[in-house]
Amino acid sequence: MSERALSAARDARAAPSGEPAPRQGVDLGPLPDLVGYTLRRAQIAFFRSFARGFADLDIRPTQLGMLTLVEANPGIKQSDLAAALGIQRANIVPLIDGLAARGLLVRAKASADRRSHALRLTPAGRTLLAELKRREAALEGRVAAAIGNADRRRLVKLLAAVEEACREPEPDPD
Amino acid sequence: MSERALSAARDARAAPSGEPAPRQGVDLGPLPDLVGYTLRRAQIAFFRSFARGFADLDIRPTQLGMLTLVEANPGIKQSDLAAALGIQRANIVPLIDGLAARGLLVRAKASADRRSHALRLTPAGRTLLAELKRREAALEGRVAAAIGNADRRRLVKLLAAVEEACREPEPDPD
DNA sequence: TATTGTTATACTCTATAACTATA
DNA sequence: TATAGTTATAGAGTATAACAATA
Repeated sequence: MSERALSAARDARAAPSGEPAPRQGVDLGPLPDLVGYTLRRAQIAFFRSFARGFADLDIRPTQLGMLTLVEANPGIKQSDLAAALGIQRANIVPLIDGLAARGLLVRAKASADRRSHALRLTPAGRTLLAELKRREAALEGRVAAAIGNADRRRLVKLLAAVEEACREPEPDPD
Repeated sequence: MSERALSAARDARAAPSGEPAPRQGVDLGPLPDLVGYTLRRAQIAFFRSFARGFADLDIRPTQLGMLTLVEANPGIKQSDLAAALGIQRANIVPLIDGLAARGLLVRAKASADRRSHALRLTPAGRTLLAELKRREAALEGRVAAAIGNADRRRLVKLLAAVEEACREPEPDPD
């Protein structure tokens, strides 16, 4: 990471990216040194950046995740897709409805288990996903330009380790 | 960061921390290598960890941020508090109502500008905040135990740089 | 005119319970 | 009996518009 990027980030503590106008002179106290605070701030900023970059396509991060997983796992069940993304299976129904209504994926019926739906991308879904991946790569590139690609990869690994460390302890069934 | 923590994080890719039961055999494709994905996963896991650790006190991350900033900036205006935390000034009203109803802070009226409210912690607010800080330190310690404190600090700096890199470009007023 | 706090409203995300059809 | 999909609903969080009091 460049010293410039670090110092810019440091100086910007009191100037949040939120819609309310930035303020000066507010002492953030211990917050800027906490993972809990910086994690939230970075996520909000990144997702706003995502929203700006994908506004014309009307695609949200979760929808990109859904399309990516259906491509990587053709025929995946709704409940497995939901579990892999950390979404309740009840909440993924309208999300799939929306993508299906736009002709991006289909609920196929060819399955041994007639309770489940096999999800597959349509050609339109594959075409859109290719463009989505280009734009996502541009976002990642923006991060890489700020901190360097080596630190970008390091950041990804640290974040995965944080997720693992924060995982809820299993109920431990006897 | 220890190799053990890294490899645990890697192996856990298909076992998300979300409430839906973890699944095996789902290919996450390129997602685990993206800042956008790991950032979201880490944030969700961290905040669930926060919720577990603070459930008995009925305190959420935003409320901890509010109390921390009021302590660091006694007499701060509602709108400045909102801006510093990236909250709309309309949305912070019921949040302050809640903390005031619990006797943790007060809307003082001693101000030159009679439109604004000067926020201050009550003794009860200061007492609770001390306990909140102890618990937050424990959460940070959990992260530090997983990746080492040097990498924890490095992570904080990387996240601040990511926030800065993703900041919305100013409208550039001529 | 502009700002502060406020109300109202709407939209998204998330969580839970319960139903149906299948297994 | 258990599971997959679905519906309904409730709770947060977030965004915008508009208003009264004050500057």
